[in-house]
Amino acid sequence: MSVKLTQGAVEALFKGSEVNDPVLQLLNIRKITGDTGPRYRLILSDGQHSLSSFLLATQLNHLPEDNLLVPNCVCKVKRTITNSLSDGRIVVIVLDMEILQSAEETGGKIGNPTLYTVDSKTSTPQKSASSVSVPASPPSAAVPGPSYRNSSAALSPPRGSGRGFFGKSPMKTSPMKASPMKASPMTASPMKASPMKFSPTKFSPTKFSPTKFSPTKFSPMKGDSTSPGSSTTVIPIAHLNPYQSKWTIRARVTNKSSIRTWSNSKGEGKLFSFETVDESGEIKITAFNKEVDRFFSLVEQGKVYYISKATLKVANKQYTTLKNDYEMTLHAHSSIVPCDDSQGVPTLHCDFVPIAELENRDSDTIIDVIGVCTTADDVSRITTKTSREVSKRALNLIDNSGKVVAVTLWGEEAEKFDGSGQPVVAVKGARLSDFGGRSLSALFSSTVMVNPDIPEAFRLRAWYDREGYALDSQSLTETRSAGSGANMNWKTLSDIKSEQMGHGEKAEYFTCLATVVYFRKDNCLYQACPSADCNKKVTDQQNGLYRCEKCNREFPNFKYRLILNANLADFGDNQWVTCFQETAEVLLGHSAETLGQLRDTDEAAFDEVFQKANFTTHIFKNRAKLETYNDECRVKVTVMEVQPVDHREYSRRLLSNIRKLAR
DNA sequence: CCCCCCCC
Repeated sequence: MSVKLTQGAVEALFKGSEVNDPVLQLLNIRKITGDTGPRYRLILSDGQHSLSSFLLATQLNHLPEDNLLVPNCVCKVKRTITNSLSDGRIVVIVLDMEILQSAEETGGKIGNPTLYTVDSKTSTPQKSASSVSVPASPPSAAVPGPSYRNSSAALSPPRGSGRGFFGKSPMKTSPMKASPMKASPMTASPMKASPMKFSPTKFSPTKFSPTKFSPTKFSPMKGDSTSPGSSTTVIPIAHLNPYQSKWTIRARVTNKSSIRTWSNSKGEGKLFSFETVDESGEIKITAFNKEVDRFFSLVEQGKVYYISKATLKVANKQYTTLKNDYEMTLHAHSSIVPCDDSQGVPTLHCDFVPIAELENRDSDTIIDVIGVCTTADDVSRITTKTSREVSKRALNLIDNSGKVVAVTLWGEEAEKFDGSGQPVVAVKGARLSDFGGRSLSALFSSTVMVNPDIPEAFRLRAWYDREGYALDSQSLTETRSAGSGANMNWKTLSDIKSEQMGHGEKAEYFTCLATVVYFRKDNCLYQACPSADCNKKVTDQQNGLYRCEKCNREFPNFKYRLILNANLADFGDNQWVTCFQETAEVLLGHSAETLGQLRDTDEAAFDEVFQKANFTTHIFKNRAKLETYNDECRVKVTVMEVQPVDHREYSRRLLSNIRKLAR
């Protein structure tokens, strides 16, 4: 097998021109011992010319050290930077390469390359095709860019929409009138600014098109330039490397941290960091101490800046999810200048994973998610294992995959989150966890957006308001608290018969949405033993004393207790149920004591209590158990809990029940 | 020069 070398590539690289993934042969490699560790100098050949001015970037040192990069092997050189040293010599640094064919496979030198030579005085490399000359110190923020404020007012849709039924008493009107409300119009701004992280995965730096990275027209200088005549180069973030110092990037701030302080054995100080993105990639930038004072208020989430004269260092992948081998540290001479023209600087790219798909993803992977926030916990404070206090808030997100997932927000993000009106929430860079099955957690590097101005959000909003709200959704996150999907065991009343519920050994618990259509008000109250733990019926001795057989005692008083039989109906069937004290009090809206007094003193008022409670709709949590009574077996249904139903829950159940009936 | 990503 033979490979074809890219003829002419050596000259082109030497001149700093763009060459798309040239294939070159390594003729020789030499280790140089420098003060910052070993470096490798390469002689590469394109079959026509060879050149000894190639220097391997240190992050590729493993290639020769693992004996992969050895003379005669053939490589694809994927990324280079051509530098001229102060003495005029040219160095081509190889930033990324791939070995296509081993030395053995190649079997020797390909072609008859001659050493490429050029008079060094005339061989200044051209600017690379994607580079454009711009002034070194662009003007300061004379014209502010678009404002991206974290305005909390902008986050929430108008009050009063969407949640009208929450926390209110049970519905009294005909449920059919309860139409789903249109919640949260997409008027709100994102929590962080709308322009957001750009994932450079789809971008190959080598295919970077110069036209896309258009020359930047600067607005007139405002005289603050330290060296008006000097020029530097706006380069794509993907081309940044530690071997070149004169550059400017034009990038959007996507994720600005707050100011943090540290104190350890090496000292103490403060810092903040932010992430930036351009069309080619992304990079993290950190400011320490004095630079915090200089840049913290200047750097705003979502805005575009020219950034130059910062230090590049190899990123510690342990601490970053950004797709860049390097990160940037600002120093005393660094420059950050707002750029009014943000054209072409990407605003947002998220690879949203459908919620249902999260089941198939590995834990601890970082994903982007978007969904309608159906419910949000109140914010709470927790103490971490390291005794730090932190705020947290969990949200439930649903998307049109019909699945729900819990997402936890932390700190300030948790505190300022406003879930009113069931907003669309997007989280870029959330970490998938296996807690409760599958759940998500926001990280420091995550971007949380409320009602982001993106098509996905509009689609979800429309989907949810049209049909999603009524979906019989399932959560990937199992929480053991009551009220969450799994232990509800939703049934219709006809299921009680058709599924022979309660016929088994154990009692069966289920939840239904139903309307009271009849109360058996006669004998719903009885006089019970006044002892705290005894509810036994007492006998009126007709002498002012009441006898409890269980306690074997006579009392001068009694307490009223309720055993209320009610007939519940949904559209498919009806069912007699028994409500003891607490559930009957909830249904009737009065205490047993009040009802007892009322019955004894004002029968009309007593009747009215039942009239008012009749035809009310609730969520009933019940227990079904087969009981034998007078040789007759029948299922006895006892109401364990009565809960109010909001319109949304009502619609959801109704739709779910209708679908079930249709099957 | 940081690097905390937490809790059930």
